[in-house]
Amino acid sequence: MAAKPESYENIVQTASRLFFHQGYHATGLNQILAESGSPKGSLYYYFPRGKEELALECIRRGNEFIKQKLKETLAENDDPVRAIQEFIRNTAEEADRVSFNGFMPIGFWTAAETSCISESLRHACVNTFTDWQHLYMERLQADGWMEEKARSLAVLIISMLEGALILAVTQQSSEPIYNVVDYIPQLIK
Amino acid sequence: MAAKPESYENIVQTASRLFFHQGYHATGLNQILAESGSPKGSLYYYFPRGKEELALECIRRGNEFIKQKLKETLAENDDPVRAIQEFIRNTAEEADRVSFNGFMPIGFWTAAETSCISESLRHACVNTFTDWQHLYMERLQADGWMEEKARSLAVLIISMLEGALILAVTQQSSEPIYNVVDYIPQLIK
DNA sequence: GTCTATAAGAAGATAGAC
DNA sequence: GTCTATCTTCTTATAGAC
Repeated sequence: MAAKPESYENIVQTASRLFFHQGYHATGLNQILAESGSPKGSLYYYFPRGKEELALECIRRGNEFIKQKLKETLAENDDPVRAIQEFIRNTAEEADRVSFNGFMPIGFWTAAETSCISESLRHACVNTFTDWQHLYMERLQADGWMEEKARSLAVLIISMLEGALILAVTQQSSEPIYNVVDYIPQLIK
Repeated sequence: MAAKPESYENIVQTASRLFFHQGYHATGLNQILAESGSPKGSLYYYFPRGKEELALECIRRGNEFIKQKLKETLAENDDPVRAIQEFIRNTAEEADRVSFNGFMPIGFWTAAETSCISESLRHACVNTFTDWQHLYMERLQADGWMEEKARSLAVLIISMLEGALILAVTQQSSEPIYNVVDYIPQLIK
């Protein structure tokens, strides 16, 4: 795959930041173009089918980014409990670092928002959650957990983190995220 | 307080259903008026400050509705574990009943979506979460849990349920919600 | 490939008749 | 109090110059 031009990168990165922060519908193409400094023609040159195609690429990118982070963190630690705690703690630190105001490489509540609008966006979000689930499952199974138990733990961890992110963004405090960290040992044992 | 006219009720109920299902930004006033069968003049007569004022009333109503349900369910059961499980199970059943497609008296991901747009909407959502938290806390403290432990458990339960709702709506399956039910006993002990 | 100008429609909001 | 017609602005999307 050839390297994409700079304007392509600018558009995708700006769009990702805005979509994942404000939501899909709250983000207009004009805002994306204004903040990325790109003209409208470029967007429709790279994404002929418009906003939805751009959002699909943002979801795909966001998913790859998180998968990479999650994979690394889960591999770095011998103890799966500590590994998972580490990932969630990193998420909280990132949220604080950007003051809940930048690209939060985490929240796919875009998922819920777009799921009743577009089937293709919904499907992309389902794939994202499934990918994360498999990473948690692999790590837990490698530590001796049975497949079905690993699956339900993985789903629970993702639920807790996504829900805590909602609370965190709403309350403008990372406390709910750290609260999840505290309960991981009690769940995975 | 005098009883509100029928058109007022129609508007608020239709708006609630659409806001909580599709999201704030994805729901246009025209859609609300078309589906409620009301003219635009009525909306601005009852809500002179427009969409945001209407959304505030919907959040207030939704909060009252959930608080009532939660209070009842928590009071009905001697065992707090079973009481909380019952409430979450009811939520899953309601989601299935409306096929993730009607008024889901639960998800305040509107919270995250609107928090970066309007301070007054964000504040209303914070109040909502705080109210729920206090109901869980009271029930847990009545059963002998210390205040701080009850608080963190309450925040965790809300996080789990909200996150599970995101997964459920995205995957169009209530399984993530029932998954939360399974882990309540392990957490509250 | 890059950029501008503009179209076509929907958004939220308002004025004013009845 | 109820309803309609209209305004402005912003949305996504396109056409076409360079």
